[in-house]
Amino acid sequence: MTTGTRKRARRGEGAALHTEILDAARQLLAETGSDEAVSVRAVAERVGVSTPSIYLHFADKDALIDAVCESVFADLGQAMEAAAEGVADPFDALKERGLAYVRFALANPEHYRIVLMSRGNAANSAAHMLTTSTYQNLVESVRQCQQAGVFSRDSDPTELGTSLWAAAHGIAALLISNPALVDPDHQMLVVEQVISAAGLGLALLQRIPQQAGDPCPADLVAGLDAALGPPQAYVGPVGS
Amino acid sequence: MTTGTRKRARRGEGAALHTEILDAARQLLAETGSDEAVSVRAVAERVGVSTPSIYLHFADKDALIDAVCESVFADLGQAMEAAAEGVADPFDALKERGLAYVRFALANPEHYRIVLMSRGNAANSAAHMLTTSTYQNLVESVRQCQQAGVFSRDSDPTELGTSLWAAAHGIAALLISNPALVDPDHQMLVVEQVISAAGLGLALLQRIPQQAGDPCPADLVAGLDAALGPPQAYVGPVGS
DNA sequence: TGTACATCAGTGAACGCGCGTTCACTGATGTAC
DNA sequence: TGTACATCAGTGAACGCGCGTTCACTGATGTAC
Repeated sequence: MTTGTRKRARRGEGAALHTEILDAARQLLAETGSDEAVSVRAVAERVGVSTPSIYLHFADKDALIDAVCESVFADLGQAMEAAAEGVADPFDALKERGLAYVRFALANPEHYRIVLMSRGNAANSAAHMLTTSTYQNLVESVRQCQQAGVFSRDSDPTELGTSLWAAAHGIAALLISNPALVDPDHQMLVVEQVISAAGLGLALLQRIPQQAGDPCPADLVAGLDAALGPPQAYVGPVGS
Repeated sequence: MTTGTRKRARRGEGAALHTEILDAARQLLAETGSDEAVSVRAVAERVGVSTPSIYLHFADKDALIDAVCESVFADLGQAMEAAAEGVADPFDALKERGLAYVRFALANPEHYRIVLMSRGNAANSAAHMLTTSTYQNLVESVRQCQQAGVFSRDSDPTELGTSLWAAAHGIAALLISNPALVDPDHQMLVVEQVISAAGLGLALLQRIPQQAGDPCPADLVAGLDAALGPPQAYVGPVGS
């Protein structure tokens, strides 16, 4: 059932098919959302080429899936950078990155799922991830917040970055697995709440005295009330 | 290759095999961590029974996997309740629930993975999840924090619960996918930081004036500094 | 108490399926002379 | 300019595999008389 509509590549133009295969795999992934469902056969058919042709361009199925993950992860990083571009305040920039992260995840749920919610692809491995510019940019963003006095300069920026990442990943993953968990109208509000709370919470946590035993939580809350007033239901920032 | 070591159940004792199958599936899942890897054949062999016997107790493979998820999710809920038991302060109790959640996830990574990180099992569906006591207990815990003045009484407790859940799920999922992301010695410290920051962050967020436009983040941080002093690197609560 | 029979937990063998991968091949493209 | 040849992108058919599931069966257990 090969379609045969494709023209054969000229000498040295094999790279074109390489890209087409990658794109087709991404497409298929977006439609099905599972690497199990993206079969070598299906990719070949989508491209309009015979199944064994895939092996001319990728060593095996894993290599293909890994390449897809790599490219999705790079796009995620780009979305984050674009969102932070031109934002002067580093704490704001950090938040924008976080929001862009979740926006990307919700806009590309099936891609996000395979890159960050499934097991055993090379892209999703600590050793590799820590070297990506996507992650390095996040850490750099945290570092700028440390310089600006939001977080302590004595903290490990990668550790803070991981904590913030966890918040973004958590709400993204939860909403992807379970879109009905929150009312669609409130969805971005909840996302924003989670992202903001993670950043503010870490900043606050670093300002609570740790030496003299746990300040009891009731006192802590009383302190917040004294300084800032009683809590109000969150209705989101005016600007969004 | 059926082992045949089992004795046949007496009349009306079919339920025993039902339980044995469930346990074997959980065992297998813990070893492999993927519902794809848990095959009906493998489960049958583990129990010491022929493959078709499984169908005497479960309609099909999905029903079996769903039953496993159900039971894991119930255990998770129990772990959370046990951790919160006897903790007087509701904000503390909420935190203990969160810590227990992540501890359970890290102790049972493969079980956690299939219940909360994979797609398409009945247990992991919003409609069902919202009715579980595991989730209801979390919401109740949030509600008690509202009564105690930690969070506004005007907030939606399920929405706050979801936000807190996101933080716990995020760090759990990240560390399960990627254990090397943080130094093992710091692992629980990071977890605690994320959980605490989520709770504190939401409490703080509700105390920031929202009417008169965004308070600019620099002012916000300056306010924290004025009230509480400059940030210090987090070294964790004394008590843990 | 003994025997014929119904019940039902569990079995062995087979089904069709889609998968990743391999292999010997074809035939258009470019090159050497 | 023409021809023989090397190259290499792409193919068709087949491989073995493990899977979920079905089906006609077996034989121990309990029951009716």
